[in-house]
Amino acid sequence: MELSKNYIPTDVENKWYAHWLAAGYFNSTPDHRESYTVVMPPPNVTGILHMGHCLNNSIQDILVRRARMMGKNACWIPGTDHASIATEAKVVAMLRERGITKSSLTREAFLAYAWEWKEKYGGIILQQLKKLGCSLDWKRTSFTMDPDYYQSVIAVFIDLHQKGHIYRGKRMINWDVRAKTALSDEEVIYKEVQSKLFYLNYLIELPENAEPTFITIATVRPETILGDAAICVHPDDERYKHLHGKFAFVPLINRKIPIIADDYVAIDFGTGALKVTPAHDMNDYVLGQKYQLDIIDTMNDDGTMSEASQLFIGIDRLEVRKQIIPKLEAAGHLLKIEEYTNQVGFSERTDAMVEPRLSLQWWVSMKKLSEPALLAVMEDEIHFHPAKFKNLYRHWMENIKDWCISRQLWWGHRIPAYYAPDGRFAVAASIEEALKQLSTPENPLTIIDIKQDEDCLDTWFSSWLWPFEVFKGLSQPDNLNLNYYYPTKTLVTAPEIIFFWVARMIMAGYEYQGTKPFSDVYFTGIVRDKQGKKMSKSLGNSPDLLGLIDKYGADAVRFGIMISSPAGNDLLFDESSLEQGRNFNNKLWNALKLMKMWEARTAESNSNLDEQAFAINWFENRLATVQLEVNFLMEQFRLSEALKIIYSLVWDDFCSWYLEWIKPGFEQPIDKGLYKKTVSFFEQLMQLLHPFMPFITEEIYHLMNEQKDDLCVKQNGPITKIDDTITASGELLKKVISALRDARNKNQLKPKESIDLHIQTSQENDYKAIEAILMKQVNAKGVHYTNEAIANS
RNA sequence: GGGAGCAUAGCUCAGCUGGUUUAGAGCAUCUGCCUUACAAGCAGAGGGUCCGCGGUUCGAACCCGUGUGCUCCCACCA
Repeated sequence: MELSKNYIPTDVENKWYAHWLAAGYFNSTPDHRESYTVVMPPPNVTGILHMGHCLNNSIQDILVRRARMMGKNACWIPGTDHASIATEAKVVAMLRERGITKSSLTREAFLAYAWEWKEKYGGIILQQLKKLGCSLDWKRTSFTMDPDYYQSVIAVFIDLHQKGHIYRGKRMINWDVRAKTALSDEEVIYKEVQSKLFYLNYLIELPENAEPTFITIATVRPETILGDAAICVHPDDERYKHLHGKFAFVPLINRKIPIIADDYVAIDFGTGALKVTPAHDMNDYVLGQKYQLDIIDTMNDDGTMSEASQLFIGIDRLEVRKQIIPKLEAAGHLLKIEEYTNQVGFSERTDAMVEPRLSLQWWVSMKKLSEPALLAVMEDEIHFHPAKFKNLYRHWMENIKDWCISRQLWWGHRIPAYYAPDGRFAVAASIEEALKQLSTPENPLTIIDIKQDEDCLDTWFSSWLWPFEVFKGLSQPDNLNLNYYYPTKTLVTAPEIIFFWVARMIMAGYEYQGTKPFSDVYFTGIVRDKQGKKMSKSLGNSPDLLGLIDKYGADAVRFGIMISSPAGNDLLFDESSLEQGRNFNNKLWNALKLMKMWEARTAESNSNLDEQAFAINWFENRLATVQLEVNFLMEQFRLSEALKIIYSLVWDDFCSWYLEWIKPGFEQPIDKGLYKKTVSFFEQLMQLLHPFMPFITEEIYHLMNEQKDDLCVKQNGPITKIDDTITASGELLKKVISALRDARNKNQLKPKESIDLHIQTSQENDYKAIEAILMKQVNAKGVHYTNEAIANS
């Protein structure tokens, strides 16, 4: 059989992935073995494969394949997340292109479009993962809105409500006026913007006939004055002491508001006087609660001014900000305008300027739930890798805030709350049940009278159940799969979602299964480009991953991304590392070609048996040493380092040194025993490398020898005991051999003459290896070495 | 404003408990080679104030203090 000059990955990869699927290697069923379960962080159904997924899933595949080769029952679960906000935004955009507005549709009609969209585009990313070689158990593919999953989410809501952890409350939230939805704090991005600070005069209420006097406040949001409920000054501020308890008038609408004193106000900022707008500012709301101020909500859910604002009704608040200034100026209220740089929140999803807004939302009280989850990590029941994230986690968990779980969206799990016409509500699994709770003999109701809450649940309120719900942990409690595969072993995810997701999964695990959801969490870095910028679609610096796989091969992509990916550190992606991966593929390919040449001419015996025994012994030890090191590194999730030493073992020790050493003279036969031994080394190398580069290793493994089993599921044999007399690394031997070659090239080396070689080594045992080289290369009679590490022949 | 982390070759990083390290690797660079597995290769070379300063120690890239620079997380001042 003729082997191509260079390794060509595409066909090989397609062939083997199809073969593995057909053989069912990735499917798992509970048995007597130890399980190794990994649940894939479900990508958004809308997603396509990018570098982050590639890194993340390569790591998981490496862990899973390795576990499988160690004889464990490996189970890796794929799936997707319905991603309510992101998906709904895409569907709305798709409808807009067709000239349909969401508001013109009924909820049912909109959801029909959304499902249609999901069936068509959702899950593209799962197909792309196959290209990467991911050994996922496809039969177990889950979706956070599968019927059973959906019911479990609803059941959790009802359960937490019954336990008193879920409550309904008017709270200040971040409001996205474009998506008309509440955002969690984490979904708000603060940006520095150039704003204007307006100084406005408020008339103070004085006895009749007195000279009018004013108090000046500073604001960047002049439109909110229409919702002012008070003016606040610092109690110790001498300038305003005479005004405590007095009243002032809101400009333009002349509403009378009190002047209050509270030490929240900074004396040295602006004028030292603060206008208090409880409905539209987080801190003002707190002040409002404290002093029982009126709450005047001047904004509609789309960002336009409401009836309560009295003026500018129906106009967008940003437009009002412009329009109100001339009016204030005309009325003599504008003192001055200053340029001002401040931080303003924007919606992560729609980039709309976020408005703090008072709203009736559903909340989860987190204090109780977080306690076992904090302990689990602090007491190393769950291990974080790298451990530095423990501190971050503790800090957040100790200061945890309640979780706003309602979203004003249709795509998602609809909140199971039902309202009676009089405003009473019931939380129930069905409208019939709600009716039972709400209907009383004094107040009989029918189904038509009650209405379900229009809102959906936060996406994370479903994905926090992921590790057990993929095994139907709640919908079919105590089932065989759950009991066998749960708790899962390792979660691989990005540190960005440690609070969104990781912390909450831990809470849900303890709350609903009584155990941790996983034993180890491996945090990957963030993928950045060469300049260190985070890769993202919006920046346009994310390379086309499928294109890269086509160009270099999946193995090379996996190699490239893993070799530059130290645990917990960000990864600076550079295409040159993919080239390195491709070159490595080719090196392996050429080693195979060499073996194939030898295979054609093996012979029974050879005179240099001692030397061969030494070479074999030496490489056996190198191999075993590296195998042990790899075990050690993998246990600590130092995958990048493990790959590096395997790379070096293959290239430097096996190819550059061992193969050169045993290489027979030109067109000479190779000893049969030596050849067999070498094949076995090569196979072991393929096995060691397989989790990292599954395709080429499988291909070589089969081309080298007729194999009954596939490498993909071949179990690692026990590591042979290391003979501690020979440990010299290929690097050292290379130095020796190159010194010899150098001497020979310069014709310095002649029989019976001596040469000085200055080789330094820390291992006395290395001298034995050096001695052997010298015996072979120069037929030295013996080697003399001293403590000063000078070898003489 | 509160917290965490980082700083070692041009780049990305190892260097674990202070001592065999005259500080290493990969990539990049330069030089010479198309030598019968491999130019996607081989052989070699150059490249460092281990961020600055001070301290502990027989001995510091490593421990302590301090300064500087960078990154991230949290909060966010009208």
